Amino acid sequence: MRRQYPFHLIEPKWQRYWETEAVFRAWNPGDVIPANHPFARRHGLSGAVPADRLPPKYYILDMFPYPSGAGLHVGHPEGYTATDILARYHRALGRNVLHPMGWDAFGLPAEQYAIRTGQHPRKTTEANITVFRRQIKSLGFSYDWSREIDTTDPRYFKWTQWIFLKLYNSWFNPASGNAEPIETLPCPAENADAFRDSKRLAYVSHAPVWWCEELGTVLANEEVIDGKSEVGGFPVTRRPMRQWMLRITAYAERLLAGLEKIDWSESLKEMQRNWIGRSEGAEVQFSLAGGGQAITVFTTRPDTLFGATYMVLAPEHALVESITTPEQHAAIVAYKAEVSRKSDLERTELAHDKTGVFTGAFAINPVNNEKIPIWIADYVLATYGTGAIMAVPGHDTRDLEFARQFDLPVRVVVQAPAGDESIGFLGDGVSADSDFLTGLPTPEAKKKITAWLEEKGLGRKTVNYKLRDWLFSRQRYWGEPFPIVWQPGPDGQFRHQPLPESALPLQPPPLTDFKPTSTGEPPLARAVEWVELPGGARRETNTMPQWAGSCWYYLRFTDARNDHEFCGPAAEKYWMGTEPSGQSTRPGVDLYVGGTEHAVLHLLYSRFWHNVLYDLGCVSTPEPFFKLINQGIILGDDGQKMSKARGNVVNPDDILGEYGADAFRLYEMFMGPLEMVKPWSTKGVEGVYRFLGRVWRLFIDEESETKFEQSQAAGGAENPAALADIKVSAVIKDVPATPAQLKTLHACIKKVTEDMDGFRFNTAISALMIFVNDAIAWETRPAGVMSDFLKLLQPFAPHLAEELRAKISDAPTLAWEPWPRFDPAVLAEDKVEIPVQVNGKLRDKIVVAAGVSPEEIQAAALASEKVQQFIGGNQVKKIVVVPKRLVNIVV
RNA sequence: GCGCGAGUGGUGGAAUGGCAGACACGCCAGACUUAGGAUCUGGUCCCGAAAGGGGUGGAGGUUCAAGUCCUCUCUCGCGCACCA
Repeated sequence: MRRQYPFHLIEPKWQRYWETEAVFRAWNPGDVIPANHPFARRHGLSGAVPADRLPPKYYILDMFPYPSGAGLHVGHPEGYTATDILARYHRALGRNVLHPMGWDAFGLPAEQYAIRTGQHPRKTTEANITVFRRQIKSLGFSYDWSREIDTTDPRYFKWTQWIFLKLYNSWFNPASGNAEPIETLPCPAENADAFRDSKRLAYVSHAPVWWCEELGTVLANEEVIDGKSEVGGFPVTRRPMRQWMLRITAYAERLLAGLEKIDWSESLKEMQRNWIGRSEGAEVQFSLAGGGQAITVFTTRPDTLFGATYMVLAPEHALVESITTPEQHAAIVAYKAEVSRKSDLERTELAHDKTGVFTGAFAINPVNNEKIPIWIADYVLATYGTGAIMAVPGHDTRDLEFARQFDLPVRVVVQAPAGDESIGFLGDGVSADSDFLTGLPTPEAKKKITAWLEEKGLGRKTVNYKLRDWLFSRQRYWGEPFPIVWQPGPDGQFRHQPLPESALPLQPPPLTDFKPTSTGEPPLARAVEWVELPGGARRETNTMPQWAGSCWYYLRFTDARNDHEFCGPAAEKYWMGTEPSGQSTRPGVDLYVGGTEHAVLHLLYSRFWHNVLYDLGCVSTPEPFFKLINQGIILGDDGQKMSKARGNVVNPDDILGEYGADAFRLYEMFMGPLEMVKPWSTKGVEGVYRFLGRVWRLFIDEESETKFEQSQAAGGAENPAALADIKVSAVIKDVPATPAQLKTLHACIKKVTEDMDGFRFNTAISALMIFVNDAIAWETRPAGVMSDFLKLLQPFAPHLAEELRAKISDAPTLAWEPWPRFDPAVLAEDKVEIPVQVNGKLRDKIVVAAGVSPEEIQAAALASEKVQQFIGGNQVKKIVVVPKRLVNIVV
């Protein structure tokens, strides 16, 4: 296809200019700002400027990518374009904009590639970053590249390790509800060390964890989906291992409460709430019929206690062994073996048929002293609540299924509202057959029974969470090593000890074989010289998970080159705190854009770390991300998810080569609302590309362009300098605009500005198109109007806007020029057209002077012949006049 | 099963409760052209020659007025899912 305009010369030209002039550099308080920087000229500031004299900040952040070997995907630039448009818009509004980019580069694919090829992950990672950087730069985003970060850079992960030490050296004080330095923890005289270790926010656990054989590592709960690894979809099994955990459960309440203060979509907040999974209920103790240790259950429906007809323990429950009777012993052992053989996947897939075995033991229901049988069944999870339940088959679907399977008694103890079937009724009703609860509505019954249990010492009100502590270690090479050594004690036991801050960064050892060892130890164990320290101490050989680096990268961006601190307090306060000028009420990152895939992983982990850092006085706000938008994914042109197998993957490089970056950016925004899932259409790219061609022709003298093209074709090699030979069209003149032209311009300013504030980029672009469709018919195009149009176009199609602006003006760059202001007076119409309806149906349109009274509008409407025709002989019952809007005549 | 979100032309999508279909794709016709996969002009929800009528997944309701608000229902997408 014939090129609409020489984007292939224009785009690299401006990208080079922006880069060499550091046009998009964001200035920290105290930075020395050169007087010739466009920021300095715009704001009349230069030299070292303190925070209170800098303009209001705007921190707009993308979720930084994992630089995979596949290169950039069309999904990446969707969010990046949206943030870039807003970054440019806010610069034009006069804000100091922080808009950074970096690489979340620790990760499994690089390591697996290394295992297959022997290529060091550092090398593949660097190669991938190079590709990503080139691709992202070719889109003309206004990032401040001086703040580029890479999570695998020792200058970066030094501080990831430093934050780990902060966690390690802290405990959560339930009294204050805050993390505090471990020194403040009151310890018993004996076993003080062990006590402290049991309270740290980073601690060692020996519990069963998800192990993925195929990946050769353990995974966090959040990384396991339907019994398979989130990465690769490999089966996982449960196995007890020594692992590092982070005490995120201590923050469950704070993480829930914090959601109320931030501007995220309701669905995203809901996902986090579901993951945290708070439920209020009661713990109830059931004593054993034959004596022995009582069994505690958790229930959200203590009001149904009279309906408990049996009890179920998880097969893994600690008491199973001791309560099982000799007769049942063999069956129990067999069942436990069967359950442990099943992967989690099988357990969920076979969820329909309930299985279980009677232990032979009985418990006493504390409210009525009934003997109820104790079973074990895998529908009760060891990891939730107390791992034991009281079964109320009358009012719980699962218990009912189980009771029917094994012919256990079912008792109705909640009367459903009239009409509903009572057996299996799950909602709130009125207690029945429940002694002192009978007749009480469910909420009251809950209160009464809980109080009764507390009084008798048989139970208490509790809150349970689905959220588990965060499994924080991985058996990988390509991750941050833990700044921990294991020291042998006098008893021969090894004890963990933190490295001093001065020992950071702790670099991973050089290796050539990245597989786990034959004994199942992590790959780092292969580096014997690195692991074994003088005096018999050994380094921790696990590494941190990929999430570690992304938990705090937004903080590093505020002060990315600081060698002394993870980020300087002044920078952190300026960019993340409430502004000193008081002009922003948005704590943290003003706007964060990224995909939903991180809804419960990165976004929950980050909030957790940030809360801890806040408690420890390292950051000035408790929540990191004030506003968050999830961009919708882009499907293939067949409406299916893009995948290599379907062959519907669109490569951004191809689109860029054929239509240019501006067209690509514009198309991604024109497709539809940012949050929506939408299919790709290369035809659609052609549409916006044609639009950019029309913009070009709005400004350019055709004859000079034809000559330019001929010389380019003749000259063989294409010469960017020749762009100067393209002349401005003669119809662009330095003349005052007509009222109609001003109206077109201001309608465009109004719409684009409003849409920017509402993140409606698709309709903003259509407003730009409307301007162009109109302006193309103008015989004279006033330079001032055309220049303002370019300022509106600049955030969307910056290269073309800069090039055209440079042709009609001497100003060096558009990037820092003030956003055009909309003047309502210009748009004021002296006449308005008003639709007239009869009985809600459009019948005519009348034109009246603006500002006339409703009575006059009504008279004009009734004067219409067409309207009279539809009224006919009927009596007019009512006339609704909405000034400037519409008239409705009811007959 | 539970929780979110969405259903509007052939397509992507527009519409503070106030003219449904902006803008664009596609298609049709025309102009300019040696040519057109360039550009420009006009047309394009459905039925109807027109007048007019119908129309935002479906059924009700509120209102002078409903794509928009309420109730029920269907379909699709996403998330969670034996969480007691």
